[in-house]
Amino acid sequence: MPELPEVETIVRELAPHVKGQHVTSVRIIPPYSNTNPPPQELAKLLTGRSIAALLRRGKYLIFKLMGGGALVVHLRMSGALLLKKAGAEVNNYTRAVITLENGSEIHFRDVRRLGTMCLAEDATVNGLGPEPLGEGFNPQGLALMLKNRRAPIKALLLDQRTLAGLGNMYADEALFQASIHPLRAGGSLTDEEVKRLYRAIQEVLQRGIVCGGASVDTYIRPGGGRGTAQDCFRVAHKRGSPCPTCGTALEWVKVRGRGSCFCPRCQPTE
DNA sequence: CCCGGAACCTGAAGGC
DNA sequence: TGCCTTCAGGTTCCGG
Repeated sequence: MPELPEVETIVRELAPHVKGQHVTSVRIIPPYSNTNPPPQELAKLLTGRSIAALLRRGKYLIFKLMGGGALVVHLRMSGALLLKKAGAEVNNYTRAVITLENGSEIHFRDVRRLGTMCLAEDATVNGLGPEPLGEGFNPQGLALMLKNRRAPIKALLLDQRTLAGLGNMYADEALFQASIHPLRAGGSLTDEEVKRLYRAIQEVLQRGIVCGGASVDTYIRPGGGRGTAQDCFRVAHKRGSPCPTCGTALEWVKVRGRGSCFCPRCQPTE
């Protein structure tokens, strides 16, 4: 699933090919319609515009347009952006094709059709917490977000208002690295634990970016390459495997509807 | 405001 | 072989 490292990888790989490019045509393929404005209108409004820059905010991709406005894309669970040559074939899961004047096409592929494409007045996304790798994120701020919260720490980490970009895989990895049980109440973390968690979040995300993201399920890089972050995962998607630290079998619990893997010995509930 | 569960959506995998 | 259920998870909506 595309989380911050996957989206960052897409932005870095795609940006040089789209920056400054004119959009010559936009094709949105039914039954995909998860757009705002509706597909035909979006296609019409985007055609003829030029892309000033490609940016990331949390898990959102932002195609900033010259003259104002932006195309904001969220890949949700199964979305991918692929860089293709003009005239490249589409498949059953291609939802949109954006053709550029340099002969490239951006193919938006999304098996589950939950991804979104929106034209916005400006390039900011509202309601998101700080960037985990940005200046605005520090241990004090994280502590403040967790203070007096009774919800499980895992649920708070997945809430994009707390922090923008963490998803299920990297949240599990960060909690393991910080030796914190996913069901611990957010407000119960000590200052020391919050500091450990802060460092762990940054490290797992940086590692993920270096690896080009994690190619589990449908994630694939724009050029067709795979990410390798899954090879570095210590607990994510590893239910039943031995803990890399102590060898205890990793356990699995559902937190807010999300499967969470953890080591019962290294991540005690108290 | 805070919290948890359902819904959205499709394909893979497992049970019978 | 084939039907049915469960699982996967980012975000939004809704109810307590």
